Amino acid sequence: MGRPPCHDKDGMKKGPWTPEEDIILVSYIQEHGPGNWKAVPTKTGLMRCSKSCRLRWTNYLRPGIKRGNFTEQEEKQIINLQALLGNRWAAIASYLPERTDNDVKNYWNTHLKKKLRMLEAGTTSRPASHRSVIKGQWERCLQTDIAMAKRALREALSYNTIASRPSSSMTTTTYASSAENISRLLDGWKRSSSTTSPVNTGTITTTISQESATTTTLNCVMSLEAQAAPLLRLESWLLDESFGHGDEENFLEIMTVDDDRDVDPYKEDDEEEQEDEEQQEEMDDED
DNA sequence: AATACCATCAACCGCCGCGGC
DNA sequence: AGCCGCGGCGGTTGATGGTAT
Repeated sequence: MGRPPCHDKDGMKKGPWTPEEDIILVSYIQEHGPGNWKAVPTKTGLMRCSKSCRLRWTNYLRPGIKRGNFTEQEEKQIINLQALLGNRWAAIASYLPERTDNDVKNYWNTHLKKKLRMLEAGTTSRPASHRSVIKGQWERCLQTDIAMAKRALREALSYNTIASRPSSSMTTTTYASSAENISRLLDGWKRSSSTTSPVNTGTITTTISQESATTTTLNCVMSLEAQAAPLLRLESWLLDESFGHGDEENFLEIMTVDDDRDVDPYKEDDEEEQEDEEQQEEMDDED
């Protein structure tokens, strides 16, 4: 037997969240910021486990979440990214800032999987090159790292921009009656505080440490980008609407064109393969 | 109108990685 | 080095609403 589930603890409630619970959670996060989820149930009195609180916040209450139908552009992005990254929903969702990983995963499972299956049934499926799949793994990991570093940088930079603005007044006395409106209510709070800073303190210490983090992140991004020019081309290609699902050859072309640096660990294999092919051709000619 | 079936999505569960001790 | 707890992730479940019969 493994560790018992967190909801097995005495009195822990499970199931759908009520608007009242949402308000309690949002109020707490307004005051303390997201994070330290372990403390949330005890500090708020919510009969929910820390995991449940975090999930509710990240998937539903967090400001900036877009709900409702996915656009065609988003759909294509998900399909392309899923083809490249596999079921790494968090990584895929990082390309769709307004969508949560849970949303992307649900949308994939309920809509896209079915859609693709129908499409595949309707067309003669081209067998994917095994080599290109393996080859893609290294690029996937590196690209995900770059995306995450970029996001971190953007967040750090936006924090600095936000911090320099005069803070707007927070509305803490009025709450929406429905859970759906709560995240909208938080917009004002979001603008006046940081996503990375626990509270809207605005202290010099906080600002300095944020700037330091920004510099570190920037260095990290520059270093990664220097190694991964092909992946940046990949990013623009991914976002290109003209791209069709399963274009492994296009992917490989983009990864190799105009790139003199040997950053591809699989390059040697390719060269060996090419040599083998040339030798084979020579032998054929001799025959 | 009643029932069965299907689709959707919020929430749960278990596992894993990481950091602190 | 090993253990423990926390946070994050992906797979899965189950409640609910919609549609077909």
